[in-house]
Amino acid sequence: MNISEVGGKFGLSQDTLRYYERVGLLPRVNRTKGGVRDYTEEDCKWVEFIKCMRNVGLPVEVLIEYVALYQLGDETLQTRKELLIEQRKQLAVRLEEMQSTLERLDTKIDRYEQWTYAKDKLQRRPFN
Amino acid sequence: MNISEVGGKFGLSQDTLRYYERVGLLPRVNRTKGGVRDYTEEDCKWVEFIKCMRNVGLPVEVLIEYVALYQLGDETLQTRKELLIEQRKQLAVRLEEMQSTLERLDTKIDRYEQWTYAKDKLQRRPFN
DNA sequence: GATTGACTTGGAGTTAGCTCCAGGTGCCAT
DNA sequence: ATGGCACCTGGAGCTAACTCCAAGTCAATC
Repeated sequence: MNISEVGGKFGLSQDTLRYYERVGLLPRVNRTKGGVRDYTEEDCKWVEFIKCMRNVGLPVEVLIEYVALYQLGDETLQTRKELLIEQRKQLAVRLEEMQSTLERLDTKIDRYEQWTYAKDKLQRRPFN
Repeated sequence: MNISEVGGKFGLSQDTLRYYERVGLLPRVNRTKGGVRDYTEEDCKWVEFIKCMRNVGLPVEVLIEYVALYQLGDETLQTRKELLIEQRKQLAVRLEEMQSTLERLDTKIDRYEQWTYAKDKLQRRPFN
């Protein structure tokens, strides 16, 4: 698979894929004799994984470290696990924040619903 | 309340508060005769609201628009409501992404748990 | 064998969102 | 009234994460 196919498949630009590889966010992809990237199945799995993690905000820096550890082999299993646990923890925190903010927005929207509904009745306009 | 008190209360730097006000992310705060910001209760509510929304990733640009609409008065109730609904929608999407990614991480961590557990038994190391 | 188009690289540029700084002012305590 | 401190403003600088660009190469087609 070449870079445009992979980009198309995962919704990433070629520039982004090259950038990811350059900074070590993806393990180095093999080239054809001509120097063109030739993504294997495993490369694609990495791309998908990285995309997924970036999507929910894991920092590039952290993912670079994860990839680097991976490339060091089994010695780093424990460290990688801890890294993932830490990121999972932070993700859970953000998730909860988002959940409660979502509810807050719902409440707020509800109030808007009422105000716009009773708009012509000269309702007092509370905060926001 | 002055800027350092508000900053302390909500965990925002003075620079950030000034920046927020400068770009219109907060309604203009009144000054004392000396020119020093004097936050009212309502100002504080705005600060808290904005902080909360920024925390879950609503773009500054969008919040600026919301504040601007608010300042235009009741004419914009409908528009503001729609803005909130749109942001709520996007938040819900991200929330779901995060939820499934969290589960994915849990699965992955589980597998790490097993590998590190059975590490000395020369287990094969699968992808990641 | 010349042209075309997709790829390559290294490096510069961009965007969002702050964060820092210099130079200035007001207020309070000495 | 003078020193020190917290505040002010406008503007420059910074970080993360891309995104764009120029100049070059290769492979396939005319």
